[in-house]
Amino acid sequence: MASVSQPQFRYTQPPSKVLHLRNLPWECTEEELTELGKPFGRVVNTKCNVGANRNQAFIEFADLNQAIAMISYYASSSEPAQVRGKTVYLQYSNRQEIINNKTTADVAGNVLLVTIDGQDARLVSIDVLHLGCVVFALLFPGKGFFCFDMNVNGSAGSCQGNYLQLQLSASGERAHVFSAFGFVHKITTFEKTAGFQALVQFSGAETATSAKNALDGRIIPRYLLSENIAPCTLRIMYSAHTDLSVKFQSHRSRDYTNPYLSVAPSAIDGSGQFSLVLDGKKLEPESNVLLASIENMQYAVTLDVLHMVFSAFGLVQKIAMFDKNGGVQALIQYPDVQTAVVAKEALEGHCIYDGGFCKLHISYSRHTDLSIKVNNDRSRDYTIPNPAMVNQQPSILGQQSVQTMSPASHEYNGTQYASGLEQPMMPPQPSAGWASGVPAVSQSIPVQMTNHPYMPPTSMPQMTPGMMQMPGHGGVPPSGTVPHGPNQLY
DNA sequence: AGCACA
Repeated sequence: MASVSQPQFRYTQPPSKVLHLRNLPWECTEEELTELGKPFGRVVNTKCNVGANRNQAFIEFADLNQAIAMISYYASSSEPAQVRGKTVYLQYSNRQEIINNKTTADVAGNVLLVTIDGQDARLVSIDVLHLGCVVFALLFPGKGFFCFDMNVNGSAGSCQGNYLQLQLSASGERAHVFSAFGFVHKITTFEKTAGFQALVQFSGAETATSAKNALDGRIIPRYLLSENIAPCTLRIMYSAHTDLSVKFQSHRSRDYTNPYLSVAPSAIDGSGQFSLVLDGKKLEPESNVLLASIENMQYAVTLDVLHMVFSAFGLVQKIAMFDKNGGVQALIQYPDVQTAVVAKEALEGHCIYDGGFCKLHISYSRHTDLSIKVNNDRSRDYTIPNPAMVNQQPSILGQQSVQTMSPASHEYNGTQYASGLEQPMMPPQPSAGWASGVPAVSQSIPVQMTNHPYMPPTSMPQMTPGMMQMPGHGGVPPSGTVPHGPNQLY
């Protein structure tokens, strides 16, 4: 009796011209499904990203015999069916046709619906979401290409339902304005019965799509989160919204297009100062110059190390190091406030070296333009090309590199990014610390500080070929006097 | 790794 009732998992399904596929990579496209079925017949419809983990799919053939041919072939083949190198499992679907209900989630728009999974999802601040969206929108605008493994954590049964719904708006059509905060226009967060949610708005569908492709399935980098927050995974879909209504700047909602929007009473601190209190942190007056103090400096932090670390967020124009209160401090100048904000948010409280060494404390300086009298081991003006470096560069090479810099590619910098984008089977290495959703990866999220997540276009004219060879740009960490290179923050 | 459309 008991052995008879196993309706779902029979080995033999009744034949159907619709095939059910599982164990697919979540990046699988409908085109890949069509290619997979094409040798056996005419594929008339496909559906991918099916199921809670979006790793299932359907293929519908024109004729039942074609579906049978495919099942039969792989039943006896020594080579399993594969998509992107991953074995996929085939069976007849228990339905006779694919029903494609194109919902808003399938239609590209300027607004994304982002889900954050994780026990502490509701502790993710709006600033982190903003920063993450901004960084990735800028990193790979128009590049929707990543090969990351499907997020496999959080089954339906174990998920507590902490959802975050983000609305993102992208500004692909204003590609020349690559201000760090030009992409994300608005964010609203809210809680529903299911959990914490938010909406993030981009200015256009292109940038929203870039952000979606870049962020979907990723773990929020640890360096963006406060300590002791459990890993949070993003899932992103398109929203039907096109424009958010943000009434106040607050810890729940932001309108980045309107910095003069009144601040919600709940976000104003007692002194009446024009300072937001967000996520328990006071926002100081922002500046393009950061003041970094280094705590517990067990290892020498050199100018080059600082340059490398801070270059991860944009062009560093000038650095000045000095001693104060028995410790080392440094002023780091970026071309614009936005880049400094991103760098500060990402780096504050983190250590350059493992073991709590060289912990960074960052505040905004009142300086806006540092006066570097002399280039030495404690201060440098990177906007002045180093003559020696320039001489090492044949001028022809410099011209080539300028010519190959297409309009579409000048929003990021660094050869590691460029080459990575050209390789379809790029390993699941988070370029800026955004790990794939695979739990094993989340244990250690490398932050490739030698890279440049964001290179403001305003700085591009100052990028000379010689500067590309400057310390910190070449990606070679200082020699091993430390347990781990500074290209990984802790 | 086991059947979609919130």
